[in-house]
Amino acid sequence: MSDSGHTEILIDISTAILRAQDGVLQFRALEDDKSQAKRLPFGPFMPDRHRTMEISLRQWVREQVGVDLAHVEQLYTFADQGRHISGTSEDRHVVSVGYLALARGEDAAGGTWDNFYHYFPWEDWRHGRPDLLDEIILPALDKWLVDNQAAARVRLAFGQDDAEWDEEFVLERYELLYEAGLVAEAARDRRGENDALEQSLGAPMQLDHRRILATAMGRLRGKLKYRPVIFDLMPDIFTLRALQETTELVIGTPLHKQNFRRLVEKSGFLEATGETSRARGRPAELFRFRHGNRADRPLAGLRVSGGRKGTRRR
Amino acid sequence: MSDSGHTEILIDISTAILRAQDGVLQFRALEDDKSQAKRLPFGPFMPDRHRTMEISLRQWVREQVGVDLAHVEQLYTFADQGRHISGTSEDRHVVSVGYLALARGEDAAGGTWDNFYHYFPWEDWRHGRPDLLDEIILPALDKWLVDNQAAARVRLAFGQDDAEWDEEFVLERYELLYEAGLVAEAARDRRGENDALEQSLGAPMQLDHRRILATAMGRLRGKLKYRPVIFDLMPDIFTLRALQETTELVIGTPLHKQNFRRLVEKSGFLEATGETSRARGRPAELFRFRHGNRADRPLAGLRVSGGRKGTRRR
DNA sequence: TCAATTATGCTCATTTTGAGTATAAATAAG
DNA sequence: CTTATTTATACTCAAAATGAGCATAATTGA
Repeated sequence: MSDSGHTEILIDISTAILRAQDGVLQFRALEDDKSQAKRLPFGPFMPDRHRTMEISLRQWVREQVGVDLAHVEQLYTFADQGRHISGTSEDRHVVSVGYLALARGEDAAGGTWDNFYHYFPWEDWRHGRPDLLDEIILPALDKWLVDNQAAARVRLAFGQDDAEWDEEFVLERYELLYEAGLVAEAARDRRGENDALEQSLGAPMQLDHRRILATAMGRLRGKLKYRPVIFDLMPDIFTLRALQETTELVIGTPLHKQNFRRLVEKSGFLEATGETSRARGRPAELFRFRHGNRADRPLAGLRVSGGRKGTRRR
Repeated sequence: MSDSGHTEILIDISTAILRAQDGVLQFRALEDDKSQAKRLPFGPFMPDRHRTMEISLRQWVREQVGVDLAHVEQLYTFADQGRHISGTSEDRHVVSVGYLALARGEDAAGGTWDNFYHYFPWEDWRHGRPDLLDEIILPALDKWLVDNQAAARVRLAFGQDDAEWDEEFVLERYELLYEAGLVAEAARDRRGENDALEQSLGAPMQLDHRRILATAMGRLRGKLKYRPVIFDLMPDIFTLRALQETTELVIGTPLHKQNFRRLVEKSGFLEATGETSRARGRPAELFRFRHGNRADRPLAGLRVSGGRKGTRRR
């Protein structure tokens, strides 16, 4: 059963490397001469050379990208025909394993880092609901709606009617926009029909890399709520304000400052350094992440939320 | 970069197929003549024949296992050398993609179904904390503890000191037992040293299949809390009691009946059929899952919990 | 008819959460 | 050197969610 019907396959590892830098959520992007669209960094998995994929990944990221990674997490193995593979190889099948990796802003110098929200503008609610949604996306989706099933998916993913916007549904939203032909990748994949896109939403990427990015963000936004991964985007020492800004950067919505403080202090993940930071107003206490090694409390994680009645204040 | 260093690889799909039947949480197990240890059902991924892995999976599960799957979810791609691959192939590298699949008790006839908790007895807290933990596991782990790091991992995974038992840490616990040489697979993998295991915890499986199973359960226990996957283990029509029992089966802890009812009713996932079931006591109302298709409320999911002060009553 | 059994309804104290108001400690401007 | 501005932190309060339990209803089996 096992050795019979096998087809030989190549494995690529594609990684969404995220960092928070100067109030911008960035990911590492590679330029490709052939195409103006960018792509995620990737490397081959060589089982002869590396014992595990994660080791393999960390090594070539260090070598080729020059970044030391904090949290690394496998996302998904994409093996779909057509959509993912196109353009990479002809006779052989390439399967790509997607990874999410977090880097601290500091140590990640040089190279091209792109703004995540430039590729997913509808995901940024930090300054209120994006106009893009009501002006372009929802009308276009409404015109597209093929059946009831699709209508329900749109309602859920985009939080219409009584459903709420769930910031974790990044992939679901991207998939819908793809299916509705509203992102450039869709037109590219089914060449011929519907060539000229009236309006392409967000910057396109090569292959299915924007999908991997969407998967990564959905996963990260979800994980934030129950594991302390946010600290892997922070420097060693930081203020609560900085922590909050990074969290908002990731989940894409504003948070209530006092409640965030309460939440995060109660969680027991923080350790005061005794120092304070000097900036504009009153100096803020500096904290450090209390590492799980000697953590004496459960890994409960941050639970963040949008607000009881859609307020938008700080 | 991409086409240079590649190594050719075979891909297997191994699947933990779970169902709840007669108050037992079961998974599909295959017997292998050579070894007395069982394994998970698996099939090759053939990119020429199937467009996606999930399609491939569903098809061979239907053909070979005779089960129609409800929820299917990719878990992890295991590519580690040594531990996972051993025994399957010599010259070629085999990567196995693990999947979690849920089947409804009804339609899954025939075949071998094994009790999950037979393989993970320490995970079953439905009738209180298992004695096994304090009598065997924790003392053995204590003796093993190699460093502080390991001590912290044990404390967290097994909920010692002020940490609480987190039912989601199934994989973490299994990994620790493996590293401490307390499961038969550990002795098998590093042949020679430590041959005779004083006491093997739970039934062993072939290759790394018990690890895949642990990954599957951890994922399922986690997912339960924010997505309505539990209904994929239920028949079309069921009582609240049945729903609660299945939930307890999965998370491995008892739940407060009245509060469970309140939670589940508030969630909006249920639709009363108007019928009632007749059994021993007062007849129970029969419900049906209100499918997401026309769902008008957000997918909030069931949030279950153990209890404020470790009570154990019903 | 009563005991046992299960389902369901309801209460109540506690905790968590959303949303503020109030106060403190700094810098920049006049 | 006093005041406005800015940011941090403390505290309050109402609403909602949660853990625990008591009370009652509707069955079957003795």
